Amino acid sequence: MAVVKQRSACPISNSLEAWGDKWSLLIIRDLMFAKQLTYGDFLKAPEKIATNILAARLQALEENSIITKTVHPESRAKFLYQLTQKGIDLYPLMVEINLWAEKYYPIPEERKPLLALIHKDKEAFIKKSIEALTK
Amino acid sequence: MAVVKQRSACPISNSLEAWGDKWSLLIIRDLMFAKQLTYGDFLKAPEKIATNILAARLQALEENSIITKTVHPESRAKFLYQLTQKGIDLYPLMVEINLWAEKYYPIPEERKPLLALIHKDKEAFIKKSIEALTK
DNA sequence: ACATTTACTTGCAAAATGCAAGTAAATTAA
DNA sequence: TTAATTTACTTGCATTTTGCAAGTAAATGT
Repeated sequence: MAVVKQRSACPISNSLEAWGDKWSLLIIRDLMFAKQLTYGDFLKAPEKIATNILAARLQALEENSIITKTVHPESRAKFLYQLTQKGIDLYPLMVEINLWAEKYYPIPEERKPLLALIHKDKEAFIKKSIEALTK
Repeated sequence: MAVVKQRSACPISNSLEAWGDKWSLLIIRDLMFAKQLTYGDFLKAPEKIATNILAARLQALEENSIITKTVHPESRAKFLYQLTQKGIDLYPLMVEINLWAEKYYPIPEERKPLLALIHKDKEAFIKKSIEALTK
């Protein structure tokens, strides 16, 4: 039995151990936008994650039940990464990050329509986005 | 002029550069509970941050305008660390982390009353908590 | 059969974190 | 008034994580 060390019993601390590194939330972000991605898709993100780091983070996220890895239906050479319910449930958190960032950092034009929707009705936006990921 | 490199223009990415390391959110958590803390207070947290790391993170958070450092009114040997408005604005984010963690990890007994308040009326809870930090 | 795509792994350098001990200014105790 | 203590760090070094570049292996395309 592998024993997972935790720094403390604090929910914040435990959460950080699941996704609180330099890359995990960016991987989760990409999956929230795209619903499903291949290894190569993640490498296309503008932050340019290194291939070994990506492999390590994907594995850790899978071990933490935040994403799943399945063979691509159209090719056995590819794998599909998707969010689990646990991963999808990070959506409200991601929305709050966006709202915070909007207040303190410049927002790229192409993200502004999304933020407008959030401001219009946050709960509805989250609900609809989660439904889109679930279906 | 110091140029701050950013990995991308993404709001999530920029946010992570401000507080997306192994310790910053725990420091912010402590300040949300306590409103103001000294260097020594942070060292008492159960996660046992190393002194050099604490100094480095406090400095980075100050540089990112998330916390302030002022001399303690009662002793020039101490400094008070407090959240700025930018730091306080992370409160909704912190609440969402708690709600997510509540769903997937065991929650210590002493945190459960707080979560009950959040469930009762999230917006009211956040508003009141922020007011308490601001006054 | 051979080249290409895809998902990695490997080796090594650089950066961040962790540990233990040390320092310096301010405060308190003798 | 001097010495011990408190407080906030810094320093040196080991360990871990991240980053870069190149390499590998299975599946697919030509």
